[in-house]
Amino acid sequence: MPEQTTGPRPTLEAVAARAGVSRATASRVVNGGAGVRPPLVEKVRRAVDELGYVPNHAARTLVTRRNGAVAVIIAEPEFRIFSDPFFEQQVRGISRELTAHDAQLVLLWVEGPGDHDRIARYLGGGHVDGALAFSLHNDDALPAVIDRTRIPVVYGGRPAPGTSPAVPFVDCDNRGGAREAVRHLVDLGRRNIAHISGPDDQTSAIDRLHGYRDVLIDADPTLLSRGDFTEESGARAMAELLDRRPDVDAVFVANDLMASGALLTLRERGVRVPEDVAVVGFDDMASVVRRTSPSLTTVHQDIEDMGRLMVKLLMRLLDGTGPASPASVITPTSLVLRDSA
Amino acid sequence: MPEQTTGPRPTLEAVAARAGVSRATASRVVNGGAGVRPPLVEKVRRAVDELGYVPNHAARTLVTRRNGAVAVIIAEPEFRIFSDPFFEQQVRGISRELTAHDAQLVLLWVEGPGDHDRIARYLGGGHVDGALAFSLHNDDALPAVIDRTRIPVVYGGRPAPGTSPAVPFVDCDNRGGAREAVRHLVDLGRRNIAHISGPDDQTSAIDRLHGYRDVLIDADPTLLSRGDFTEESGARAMAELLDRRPDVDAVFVANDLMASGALLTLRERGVRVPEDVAVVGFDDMASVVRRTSPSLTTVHQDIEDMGRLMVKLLMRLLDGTGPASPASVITPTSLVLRDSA
DNA sequence: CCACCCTCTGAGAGCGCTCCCAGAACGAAC
DNA sequence: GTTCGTTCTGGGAGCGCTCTCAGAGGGTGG
Repeated sequence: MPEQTTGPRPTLEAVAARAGVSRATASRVVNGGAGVRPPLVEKVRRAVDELGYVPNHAARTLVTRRNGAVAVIIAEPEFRIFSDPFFEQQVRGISRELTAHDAQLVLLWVEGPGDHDRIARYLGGGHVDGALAFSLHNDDALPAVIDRTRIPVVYGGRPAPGTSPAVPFVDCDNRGGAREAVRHLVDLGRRNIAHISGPDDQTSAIDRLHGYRDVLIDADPTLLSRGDFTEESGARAMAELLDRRPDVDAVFVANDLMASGALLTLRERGVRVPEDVAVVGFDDMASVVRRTSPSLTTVHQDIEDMGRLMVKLLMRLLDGTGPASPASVITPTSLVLRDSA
Repeated sequence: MPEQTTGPRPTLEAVAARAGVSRATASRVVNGGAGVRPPLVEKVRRAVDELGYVPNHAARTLVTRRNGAVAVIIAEPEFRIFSDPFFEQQVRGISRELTAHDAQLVLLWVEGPGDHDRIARYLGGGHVDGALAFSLHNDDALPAVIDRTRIPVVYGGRPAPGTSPAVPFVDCDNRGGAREAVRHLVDLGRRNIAHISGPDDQTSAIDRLHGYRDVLIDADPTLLSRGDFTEESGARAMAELLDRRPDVDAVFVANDLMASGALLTLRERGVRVPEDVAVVGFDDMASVVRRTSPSLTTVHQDIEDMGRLMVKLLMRLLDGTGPASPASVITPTSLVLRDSA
């Protein structure tokens, strides 16, 4: 039972005194107890309990130069990035893995270029051991700002080509997943397979488009329509597609939200899914997939796991363990067959 | 232009040497420069720039016992709390205000009672100067855990009655807002005003119910129906109400999401809004309010501002400035008239 | 019984900073 | 010119911890 003295917090010195050992031995015990004989370990442990000792983090950081904290940089270029379920899952994965590593999550919310200076100062100030960031728009200046601080960083999502040559990142196999989706439509015997792509300044959208093209090497350009990853844009893109190519019999949509919009348009127009037009999405986002009708066949990716992998990669970077070169991770995707294709 | 030496980061000592002053003077300049003659200030400033000096946070914390970080405790008792737009707004307000105070946001994600120990250790470990938490369910053990760490804390939302007597909190005037909403319905000449309440283990729901009762002191119990703040529960509660009291001519719903559900039910049953039944919600959540038809009359609360106020209150607590006693803040609400009432 | 070796322990030196306090410097007043 | 007062400056201690390194202690083999 910790002594509830209201005084200053006990120091290692106090613990050592109480246990009848030196500060060094007490320190060893507190940090795992390797190389200390069991009876002494026991004595120190008891002293720690009795005193309610908690190590002083600042003092430890001062000498070890490690502060057990990782920054998660959340940029909010336009709207609600935070309330995005995608983001939530990824941050949850990060949080869990960080906890497993006994590290803290420092949230850096970037609202615009005006914050870049502050962020750079913070990252460069040695407050955190490393950073986790997300690749957003290709034209974002943030990656360069982060890069300049020379702090270890891992990205979620493949960064834009312009970014520093080889920053480590974790991304799902967007291209491969897209290929699988399109191949499935081909196997279904569909002939006029369209694609509704995402914004062309996001690598995930680009990669998915590439995957589509990999399979349909000379797909007619009229089978391509672009959205911006929102439900409304998916509905609009589908309408355009239908107007342009009434013979379309399948669509691979770059994300579930747009696929949901496309499904709405198809229903409005009395087009049967999957009989007339088969639809495949991407993401396998529970909240979307559940409520579409028919239920959406889509490409699944384990977002939470990607968050965890980001942390693991960063930790390996920090430990100096593992490959010095920034080995990125591409996680596999899998096609989940439901009713829409 | 900072010297891009790859070596160890420059210390205050180095700055002092370069500026030809003592470490103490350099420190004074770095911390505002009060009581140092202008020419010396200038010299030190230049040295700082030339060396690219950044203060070592750990060393500073070690002596000042202040670490410029605040924990935001996010408990996720059941589902997606994070992707809740309510939460996002509040966290945004917190983040902005924290930035204004040069403080960092450390995110503590609590997934269940199993994390309580870890959280207590972290909060008690002096990693952060204070904490921000949210009052959730009345039966949550977390507040007690936080309280025991004796760390300054401010809650978002009025804590459950069982919580430590007088913890400071920021909440909107749930009761007053509810009163205003109900009075509006009364003024409209409605006679059978029902209420769809939220879960009875959340103080916001309780307070709103109280507000309803304040105005309708002897409302018939058949005019009360309970939901759980979800859209579906609102739809269900409205259906029950309609079955039980076909003569109902107005409903005050405890939040917008449930009001949206209620609106759906009313439309399904061919009940005209507001002609037959007037509906008032609570929260004025942009994402919900926009898409209902008719547009929803509701009680507005400034959520982001509440987040900022939480930080301001905490900072005052930490400064020792302001009232020693935990003065909570109740922010005003306002009725926003739209088409549903 | 002594020499030797291996394991454990403790003394002490910092990590980079703030802040107290003594004293330098300078000006004003007599 | 001397003294006093005020304003600035610098020396130094110490925040709580880790880590190196020398040496204590105990076991084993000759």
